[in-house]
Amino acid sequence: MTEATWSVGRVAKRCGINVSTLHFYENKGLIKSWRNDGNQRRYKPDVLRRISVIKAAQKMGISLEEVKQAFASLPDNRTPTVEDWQLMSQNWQQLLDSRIAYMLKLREYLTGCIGCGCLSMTKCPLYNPDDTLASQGSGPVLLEQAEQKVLKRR
Amino acid sequence: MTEATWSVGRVAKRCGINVSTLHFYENKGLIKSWRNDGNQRRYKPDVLRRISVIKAAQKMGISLEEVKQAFASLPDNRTPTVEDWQLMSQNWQQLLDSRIAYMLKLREYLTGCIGCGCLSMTKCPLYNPDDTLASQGSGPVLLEQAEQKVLKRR
DNA sequence: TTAAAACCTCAACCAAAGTTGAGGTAAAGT
DNA sequence: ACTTTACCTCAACTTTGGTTGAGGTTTTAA
Repeated sequence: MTEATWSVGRVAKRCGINVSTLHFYENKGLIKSWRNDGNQRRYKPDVLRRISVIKAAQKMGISLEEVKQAFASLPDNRTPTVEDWQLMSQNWQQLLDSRIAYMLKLREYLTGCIGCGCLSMTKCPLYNPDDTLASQGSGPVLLEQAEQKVLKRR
Repeated sequence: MTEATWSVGRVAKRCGINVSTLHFYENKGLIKSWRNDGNQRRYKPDVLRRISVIKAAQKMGISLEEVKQAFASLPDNRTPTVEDWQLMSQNWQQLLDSRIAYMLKLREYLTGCIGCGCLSMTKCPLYNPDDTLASQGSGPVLLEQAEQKVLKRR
């Protein structure tokens, strides 16, 4: 059922992306192919997993550059095993956890602050019109600090 | 403490953004200013809240265009009240909830699929090398569908 | 065997969200 | 008064993640 080699068109269709995107990814060093006699790209089936991972990573807000770095930990000469992928994805699980935690924090702020009467509150992380904190670089910047704390690993 | 009018430089410093960003936002219609006698921008203090909201929105993955549309619901002729902001932020709370739910789903996939042995599973939404589902346009596309379901409001 | 579909390269283009720089004016500090 | 800092406009540039098109070759299907 699963064939040994794939053409660009088949991969593209299968993954729901454009052929041009495959060219683009190859150019960026995210996927690899070899050529047949007529100079057309051929892929090993594991390219499908790579693309799936790229797409999942993008949904987490991970850039292609970061994906590339993560891919660098995969073996070069052999098809990655389950363990290889597992190892690679562990960082991302943590990142995702942080992202989720951050979103929850943001939700709290959104519920409690944007629509609240806190225009006079000095502690509101979304809006603090009192200049006493601003001089220390606080004000709306607090949220940024929270993000940096949470996403430090990146 | 809170002054009645603000200059670009003060707003920028206070919000931790560049002056050029303020110009940019004004150009996009996200904030407004008037000019003094020397053609310099002056802001009402509520510009701070606007910028805070823009920044919070961006952290949720909301584009400036979408922020602009949301701002369109705010009153034009008077400074927005607490209720105005509350109303505006309600949609975003739902969006954020969806985003969080989606992230949790993604985490589940990440834990269960990327690093699993599911290369032969037909139900894996991240990677399904068996062509039976692919012919129906499923495979890695499933994740997209999940996203669309979850984010339909956008 | 011939037409259509798929593929190739390379360069140019797109959108979002800004940033940078040039050339000049206004305001503030000493 | 003068010098530094802040401000102005406008155009061009940057990055990310691709897409589009021109001009030409290869594969596939009838």
